[in-house]
Amino acid sequence: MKKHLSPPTLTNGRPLPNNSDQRAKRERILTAALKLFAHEPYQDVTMDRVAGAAGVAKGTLYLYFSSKDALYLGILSDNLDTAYRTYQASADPRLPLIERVRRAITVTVEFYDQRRDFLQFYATEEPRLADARNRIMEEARERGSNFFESLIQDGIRSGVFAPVDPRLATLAIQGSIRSLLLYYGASRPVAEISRELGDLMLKSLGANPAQFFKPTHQP
Amino acid sequence: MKKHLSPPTLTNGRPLPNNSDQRAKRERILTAALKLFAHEPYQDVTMDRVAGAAGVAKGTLYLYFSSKDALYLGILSDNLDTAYRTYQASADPRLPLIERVRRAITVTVEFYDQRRDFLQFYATEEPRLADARNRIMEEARERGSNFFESLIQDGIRSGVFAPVDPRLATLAIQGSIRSLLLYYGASRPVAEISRELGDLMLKSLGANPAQFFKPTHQP
Amino acid sequence: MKKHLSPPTLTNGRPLPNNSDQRAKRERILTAALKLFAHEPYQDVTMDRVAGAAGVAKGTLYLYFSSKDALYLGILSDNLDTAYRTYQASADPRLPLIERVRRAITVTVEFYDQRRDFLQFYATEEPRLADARNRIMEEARERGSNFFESLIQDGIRSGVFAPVDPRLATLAIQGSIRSLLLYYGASRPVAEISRELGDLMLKSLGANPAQFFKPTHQP
Amino acid sequence: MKKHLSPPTLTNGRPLPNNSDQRAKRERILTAALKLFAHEPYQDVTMDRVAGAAGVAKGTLYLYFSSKDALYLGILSDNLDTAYRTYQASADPRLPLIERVRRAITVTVEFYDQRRDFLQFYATEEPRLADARNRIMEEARERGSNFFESLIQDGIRSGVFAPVDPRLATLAIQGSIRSLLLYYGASRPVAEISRELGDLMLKSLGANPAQFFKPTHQP
DNA sequence: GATGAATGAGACTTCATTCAT
DNA sequence: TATGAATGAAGTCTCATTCAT
Repeated sequence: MKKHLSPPTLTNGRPLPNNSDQRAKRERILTAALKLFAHEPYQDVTMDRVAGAAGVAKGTLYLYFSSKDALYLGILSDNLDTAYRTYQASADPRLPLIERVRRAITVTVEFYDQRRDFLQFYATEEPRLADARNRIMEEARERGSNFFESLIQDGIRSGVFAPVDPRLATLAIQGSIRSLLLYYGASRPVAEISRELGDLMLKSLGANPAQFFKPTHQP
Repeated sequence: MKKHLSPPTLTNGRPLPNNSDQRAKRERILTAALKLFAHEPYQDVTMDRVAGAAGVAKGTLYLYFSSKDALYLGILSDNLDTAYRTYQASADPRLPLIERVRRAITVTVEFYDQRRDFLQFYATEEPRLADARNRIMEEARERGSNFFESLIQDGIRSGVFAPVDPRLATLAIQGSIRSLLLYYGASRPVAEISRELGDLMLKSLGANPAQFFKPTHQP
Repeated sequence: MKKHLSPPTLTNGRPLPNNSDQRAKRERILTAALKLFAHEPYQDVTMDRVAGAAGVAKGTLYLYFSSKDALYLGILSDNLDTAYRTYQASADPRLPLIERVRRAITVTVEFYDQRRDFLQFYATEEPRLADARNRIMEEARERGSNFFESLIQDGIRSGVFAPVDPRLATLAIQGSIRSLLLYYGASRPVAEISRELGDLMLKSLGANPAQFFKPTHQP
Repeated sequence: MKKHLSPPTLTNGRPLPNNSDQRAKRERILTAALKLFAHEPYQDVTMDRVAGAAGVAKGTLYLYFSSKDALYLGILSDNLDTAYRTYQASADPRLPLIERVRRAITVTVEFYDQRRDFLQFYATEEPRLADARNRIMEEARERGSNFFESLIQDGIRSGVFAPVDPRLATLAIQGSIRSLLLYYGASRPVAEISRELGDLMLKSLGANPAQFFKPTHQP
């Protein structure tokens, strides 16, 4: 989507400095593959079908990814990198802690809500993975967890939150987000769900209701 | 035709001829298969290896399960049935609601903690499944959710809990449990984690701390 | 069919002198198997289904036939023996040659018309056969051919038939019978077809029409 | 997308790039498979052996035929098409009817005599076939039968043949041809057999001997 | 003798990967 | 660089046959 904005050089007819051309093709493959992997078991997604969906020949896939596994892995790490950059961009140390936790929740929910395919993809392949995949996932999880965990630790230290186990609270928040995204359905707007989940989680952290009920609803 | 007349002696002399034998063998196969499926992708678990692990010939697998998928499904439904029966057995309507919620959390955590293989198995294959699997999973999820949801609804009605979205709260609880079981690690005993998660969730539900902080956390 | 008439001892409950009991069971298996083999490719007829259709256990089949092939062969030789005995019984050296040829045709047509299952069975497995089957078939074919051939030779010698190649004429007659039985359909009664085929063939043998047109229609 | 723009050079430089290559390979597979199927039961002909005999890898077979059955079917329809085209080419409406019937017999005999493998193949799998095969065979049979049948009908109408049942006569001719080809053996040259069979059949049709006895048998 | 659960060889078919063009 | 025909390893499943009961 945004991809088309960064490499505008793509659309002119010349044999582009192929660096950009290639990047675009790589993206096309990844996107097509993600769409397939998101909704079908790994073994049902054949390289033939990926090639077809991406509009390239089968052999071409191997110019960009050394194997089916590498392609799968490429989807994973690409998207997790994006996720991480999104987190980073959203973090604002100048905001009050409560607000920063709430925002972290919102950003996470929004990120995956806007990437439903990747959400499905990610949600399924969590544990049971080959080594390489596992490393990527663990790392990403740690990065994400650390993000929340340090916020909570800071909150506890500064007395904004009750003295809970920060790791436990983090996992509870992340697990809640996952469940809601996957199973809540469309009966309420995602923004609303996200906000109410924030309320719930902040309450569980013992944050003073007065401190956060108001700011939530008014600018 | 005559068969039914001549061999009634067949079902007599033996302790419980094949019925019991067969049930035991079915279990053996399911257990062996679960152990494999829990830690490897579906496609890496071959029927040969399942047979080997179960100590039967490959053909025998097909006497008990019509296909690899059916075997996979058998694991799923068997264990989910057990899960449901466990829930049912643990429910005690005479207890106060707060206690019942806490107990539901504890029972869930314990159930899966004692069945780590099935936890892995279950945690991985959630979305992205063929129709039959999906139906089983959805159903199980609904049963579990309804269990929590009605407790929370009762709590809200009776004023024990704050007026939260019960479905949202339920998914938060279930998602939290899942995350903790899968990622918390062994740094703290499961019982402890389970109790602290109960505290957190009850707090998020707005339950009066006095009612539950003492029995749990008393310094 | 007639089988139930010869071993009437079968129907009393006692553990019969098993010779008769066994023969009956063997027949039951052969009949059931023929019905299956007649309408499906060899590989689609499983021993399980034969057992089911015959009303015996799979293991029992192996008490009567040493293998699937042996069962198949049993059908073949059993029926071909019957065919041969039928020929023999029908032959009457006192009749005029023309009548004997005509009768041989009629008997052949009737025999297979009354055994449509075996007709299908026999019609399909002719060439492409394993050694054992081939031997049986060749032998039967020779026996049948010789029967016709010697009639024709006699006819030629006695001047009733034109000097044709007897082997060629025989094969033509047999091939014609086969074709008619398999493909003519039910638009005309078999007896009629059989008679008209006789006319045709006798004509081709150069038999004087006057000699045979009359006897056909009147006793 | 771009594919269709960039590689037009692909279809240029080569002599007839894969289209011709592929047709040849398809033929090679069909020929090799026919040779096997002609002399062995379906289940004894493995795809492995077909591949070996055709000099291609097993997977390649499936690029040309979607299944073993489809391969089998391919042999059938390919050859039957050729047979039909051969008939068509041989028909000459300007010849006298007697000559046309004789020629039809000769052409049929020659066609199969020159394709002994296909003769065996075809002769065996007549009835007892799956739906698709059956349809092909029925159709071919009808086409062939119609060919003979209309000749005979014309002959009857014009008084050249006696008033026989044309369908019956046709089946007799076809069945005779089949029998002779399969069982006559090599004791006489095929052309001779074919001619004598023509005499026989024409006589059976009541054709005036004077019209055909001379050119054929004249001492 | 009769049974039918168990066996395991072997078949068909798929599909990731390669490589000549 | 891109293609897609060819490859062949490997998997699921079937089924004739055996044998303990």
